[in-house]
Amino acid sequence: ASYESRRYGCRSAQPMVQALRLCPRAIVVPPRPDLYREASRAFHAILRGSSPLVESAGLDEAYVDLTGVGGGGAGGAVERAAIAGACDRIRSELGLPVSACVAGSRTTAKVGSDRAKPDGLIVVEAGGDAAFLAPVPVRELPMVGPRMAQELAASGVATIGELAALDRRWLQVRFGRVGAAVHDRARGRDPSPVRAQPRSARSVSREVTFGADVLDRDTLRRTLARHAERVGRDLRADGRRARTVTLKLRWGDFQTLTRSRTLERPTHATRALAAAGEELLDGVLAERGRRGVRLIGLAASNLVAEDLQLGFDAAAGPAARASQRAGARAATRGRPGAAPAPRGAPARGAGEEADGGSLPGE
DNA sequence: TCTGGGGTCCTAGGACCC
DNA sequence: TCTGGGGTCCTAGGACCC
Repeated sequence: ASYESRRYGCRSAQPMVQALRLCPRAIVVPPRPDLYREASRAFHAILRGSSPLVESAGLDEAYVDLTGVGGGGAGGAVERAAIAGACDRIRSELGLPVSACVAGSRTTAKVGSDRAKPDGLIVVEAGGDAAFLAPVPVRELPMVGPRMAQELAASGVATIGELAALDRRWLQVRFGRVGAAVHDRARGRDPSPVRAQPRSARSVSREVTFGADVLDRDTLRRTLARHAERVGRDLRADGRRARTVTLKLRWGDFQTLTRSRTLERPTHATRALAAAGEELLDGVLAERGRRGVRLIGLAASNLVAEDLQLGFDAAAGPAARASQRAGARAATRGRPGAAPAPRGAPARGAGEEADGGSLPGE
């Protein structure tokens, strides 16, 4: 939604009917994903001109690590010049508005660039992150969504500064790990590094919302089969196989549920994905009866790389995996006479879990 | 905000194993 | 046989992000 249309209440993710009701004179432009991808490539390329350390955060957003670029000069003048130059190129070469923020942490940079919209540049002086964030409403801090903002408001916390002043343990008890993470970020501390190398996907999925609630089982099956085909194609193109298949359903009343199954052996075959999905669907329909379905989705997760999964053919199934684990443990202990670990043993986790289950980038 | 589609990560309980 | 602790995996759901 353009900034002009937003004045009438149009937003992203809004059904077209509703947008046109709010703004009848709006100009409707058909989406052109190829064009966006091309512009995105050019956008990232320009940023890489200011620093090699560029992390993409989607088609139209990126973090640039400028550490070392400025040489610690006063007021961030060199950093400002580097980013201002990149922004000018984006405007002149791509014809796109762009907003940016130079700051000491990526969280502050994110908050600042949102505040610089639609076409501005904000520079936060070195060491000034916490002071810059303090007056900003908590909802503008990444990781604070509608739910957390509401709970914080109930405790009288409206700004990021007030969040920063809270007791860390209280936040942790109330919100778990996210509580501690937002506390750090509210104070201008953000341990997550800028990663130039994108991590490989953890899951691949397709879903569709029907125009009208669907009761017909065949329609659901066919839709699921189409999802399976696309998910399978993506997996094969990526050289990966999935161990877990998840079905997602949303009923007419918007209530949403998921059902998942972990397969004996990982697959990227359309048929296997579809079969697992159908089985899950049959299970839900048997248990819940006939209800209108508004959305149906299929996801593949627990992904293993193609070249690492060969061993699974010889050693599939829970029992075999357990003995694999035992074998691997024995091998690690170096017990004399212990069976060598099967070839497939390192498959799970090798490369997949390299940076653990921590918060993004921590 | 009557609500798309594609993702990520966390949590919590239960099963199972040592 | 009973009890307990710790670890991992699986499943379901939820918050959040672009």
